[in-house]
Amino acid sequence: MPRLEKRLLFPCDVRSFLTDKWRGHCAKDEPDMMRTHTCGELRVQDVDVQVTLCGWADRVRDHGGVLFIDLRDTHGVTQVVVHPEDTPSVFAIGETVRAEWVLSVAGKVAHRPDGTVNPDLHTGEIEVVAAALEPLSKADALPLPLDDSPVDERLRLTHRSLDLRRERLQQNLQLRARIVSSIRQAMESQDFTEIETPTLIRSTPEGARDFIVPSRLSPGSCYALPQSPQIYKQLLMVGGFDRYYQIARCWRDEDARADRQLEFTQLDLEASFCHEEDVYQWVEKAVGAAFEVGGRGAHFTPPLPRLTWHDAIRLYGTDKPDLRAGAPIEDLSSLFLETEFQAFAAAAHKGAVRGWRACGGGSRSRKELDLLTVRAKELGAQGLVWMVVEADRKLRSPIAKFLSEAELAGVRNQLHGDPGDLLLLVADEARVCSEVLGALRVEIAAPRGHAVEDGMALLWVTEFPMFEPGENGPTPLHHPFTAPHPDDLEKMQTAPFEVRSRAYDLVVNGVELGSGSIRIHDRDLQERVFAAIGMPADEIASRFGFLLHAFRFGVPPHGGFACGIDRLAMVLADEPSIRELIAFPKTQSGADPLSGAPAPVTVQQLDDVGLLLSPEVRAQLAGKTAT
RNA sequence: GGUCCUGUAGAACAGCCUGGAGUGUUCGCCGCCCUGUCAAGGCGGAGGUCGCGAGUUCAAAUCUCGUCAGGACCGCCA
Repeated sequence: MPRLEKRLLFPCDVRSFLTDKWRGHCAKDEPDMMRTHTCGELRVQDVDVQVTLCGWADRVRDHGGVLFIDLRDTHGVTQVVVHPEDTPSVFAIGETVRAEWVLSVAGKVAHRPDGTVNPDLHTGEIEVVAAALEPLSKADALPLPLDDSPVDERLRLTHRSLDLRRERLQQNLQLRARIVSSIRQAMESQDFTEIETPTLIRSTPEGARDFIVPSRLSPGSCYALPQSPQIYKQLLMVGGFDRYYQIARCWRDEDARADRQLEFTQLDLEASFCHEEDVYQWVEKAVGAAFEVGGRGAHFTPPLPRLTWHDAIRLYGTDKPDLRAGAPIEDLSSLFLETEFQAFAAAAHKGAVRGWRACGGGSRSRKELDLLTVRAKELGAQGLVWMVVEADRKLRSPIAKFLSEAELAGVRNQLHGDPGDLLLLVADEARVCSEVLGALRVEIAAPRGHAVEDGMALLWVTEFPMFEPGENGPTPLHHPFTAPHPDDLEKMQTAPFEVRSRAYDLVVNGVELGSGSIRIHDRDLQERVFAAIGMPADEIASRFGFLLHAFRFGVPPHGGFACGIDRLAMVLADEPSIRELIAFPKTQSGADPLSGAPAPVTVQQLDDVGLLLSPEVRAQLAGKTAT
């Protein structure tokens, strides 16, 4: 099977890095080969070679006396030229060719005449003089353009196979493939073992809504699709595989966003006998490899900076700060303990006064500044104070007259305000101050995104709180198997919201790339966590019994991480949505316009699994089909 | 569940605020011409349920209400 062997030798993206290896190895003498070359590889040294190319008619330029067809495949574009005087029958066929017909072209590679070289094309120095031309498949007029012009997203998804031909998705999906490949290599090189886990699992309601799959063999019972391989990877640790990883598909039945789909892909990993530092290193190696193939290796300099969750909230007002968006937030409370300005004095004692400097933001008009105040109120602040640093370093502000010279100077100095800067102050509860200023910080920086064009700001956010307030008391912020910080154990019952956990997030440019934690391997500690969240024994048993059962027979200390592949690829491709990195994504409402999913199933299918639609749903469905 | 934006020819838009005949732009499509283009060029032509449904009005793409779809965000996303 010589052809199979070749495919294994040269399995991937010829255009990016295998062109030279491919050239010369490809057996042009094989009589049954459909093509001798791709549309992206012919060069000057191939002149006079007889070739056969296959591809789509990217553009046809008919000059009457000479005809050009740009033949395109995933590897590139090659110009085919047809001369009516030399090959009248070929020209007759060529004149009928329309955009996106699939063609087979045989001919000889030739230098382009002087002055007609196209430097924008890798193959721009040559052309193929057609001696034979066969349409393999014709095409209707296209419902959407294939250039880079904007197209309605619904239309793109409806005709996704055409959309996929566009340069943007060709590049993005090639990039994604290289990212995944590099991650696999990085994980293998660190002795991680790739192991698959099931996708039909028991529903363990926790966090997001589960997708459920009714069972035919157990009518009335359902599987769930995993929100992550969490429990199984911990079982693998108990099972003695001390370094596991997987490129895992996960499902969460929640509303979609630009960076969230119903189904998504994670690099999932777990390891035994490790601390946080080990996990950081492994993940940094994998993500670093992805940055390398994404052409952003220069922006990835491990070890990545760390910020505790507490500091992230205080300095940036969010647990996923964008370090590119300018200065951190400063606490100004101590300046205003004795101030005459009552709004600040009260906040300084009961809450906080905090400020942020928008570098060069002082050129805003009064109207724009007022809009910022409106926005701050939308975000939950009681108000917003703005100050513009004038050329003489004086502060222009509606409340300047209420503050002393010393207080104004203190604000300017602590925020490092220079002439032309805009200073924003919020007086409120400390958390509100930081959240509002943090949101404004990102929004103000966003329009100037070009200033940070190629910037990539990665960091670890560490020491997340163990619990957050929930409807029924403390709720795990991460999941109930996350280990608490050893210094905070005694607060577990007395002050649960002050307990730090050993959970960590990886953040890049304000996007949460992934999260993980060191897990609990001690049964007593696990019981104390369940007690803290008030989960009764029977519920623990029904939800997590099979994990806890396994934990009775020797559990290695372990921890892990999961990193969103779609988001990682989105950031590296500099795209605004993960839909641009997924071949067949779904809409915001979870529909696939291409296939029509989700769709009703037949009564027979429902009957097989023992389900019956409610009268309301049946009426709705009947109404839909009637209209 | 909520807030906001969008929906006009095959595509992308303008027109809407201030109601007056489906008006316009660019691309594509079809035909003819054209020997070196590469976003080819020139001339001509076809193509419309203004998302859908009500309402107001002598008159609705335009105003009002509802509804559907797509998108951004909030809620949600351990």
